[in-house]
Amino acid sequence: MRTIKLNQKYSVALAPIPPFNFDATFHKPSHFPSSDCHWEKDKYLITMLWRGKYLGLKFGNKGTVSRPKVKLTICSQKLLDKKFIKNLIPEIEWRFNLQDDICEFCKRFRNDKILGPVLKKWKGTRPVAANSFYETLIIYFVLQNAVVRRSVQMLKNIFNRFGKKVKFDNKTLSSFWPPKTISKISERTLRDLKLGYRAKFIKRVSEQFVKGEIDEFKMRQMPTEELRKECLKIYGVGPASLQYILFEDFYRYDFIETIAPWEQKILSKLLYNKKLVSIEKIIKDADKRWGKWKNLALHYIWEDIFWQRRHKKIDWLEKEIRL
DNA sequence: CATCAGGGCCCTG
DNA sequence: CAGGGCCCTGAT
Repeated sequence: MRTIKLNQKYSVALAPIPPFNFDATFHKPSHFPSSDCHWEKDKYLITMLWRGKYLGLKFGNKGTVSRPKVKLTICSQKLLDKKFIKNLIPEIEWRFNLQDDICEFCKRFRNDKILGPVLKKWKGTRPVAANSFYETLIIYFVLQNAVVRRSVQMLKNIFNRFGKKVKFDNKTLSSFWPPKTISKISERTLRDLKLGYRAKFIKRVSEQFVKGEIDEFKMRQMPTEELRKECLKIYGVGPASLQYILFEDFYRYDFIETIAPWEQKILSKLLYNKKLVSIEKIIKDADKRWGKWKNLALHYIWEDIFWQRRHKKIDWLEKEIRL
């Protein structure tokens, strides 16, 4: 496969609403690694397919948590016109949740017994919908009923078959494909990529996007309950995927209807130092403590333990992560 | 070696 | 609303 070289560059300074934690916003240590992005301290790269153009985004940290500044470099094959860029920037700001104001959250729980210490480290962190809704759905599908290695394998297989390789900032990364590519592929072919029963989901969803039946821009504006119903209509999306979608793609910080089994075990340990606390209790307690911020609060606690895992071995945690 | 649940979801009855 | 089937893999 030919690598697309993205040699044209356009740079712009972005100003996230403080507080803003660069590294913990762009990089989520709990996520499995994906070849479409790359993170190192103060720097983040990701590929993007926008209006038919293959792009490489490079973000550099040029500020602090309280005075954030981000340098964005958009890399492309050909020179981009003004209109294209003018359209693209707000989309990037949405995807990386730069204009969200979480000041109240960070202030209100400064002295919270559980959140306080975590906020000290990670204040200014937000969830990010780094990929388009279509792309995120693909990721959630490969997460279903699979251990990490298998999810990674499935994603790699589809990237290799349908994605392109793009090179920018001296790195070669994978890029997603337009939905049209897969809508025309037979389910058999997809199954050969070891996608299993998910092949049907991926095909159906690709077709829906091609027909314009799913409009993520409209969905962003919907009240949560309407959005919830809209998501559940999507073939292959049930309660588990919905949970991720509403938080990570649409930033609904108070939405918790379910907790995945392995997450339940980890949260039981972290919040109660117990083996298994019922999902209902975890949700109820989180609601009482953090109210409309409850899911964001859990996100902080969750990612914090995975940051810790990077430099020290946590035996009980290793057992719960199904590699 | 076989059997089975699982970081779900769909479909049927 | 309950339960079977599905791609696979690791646990028993």
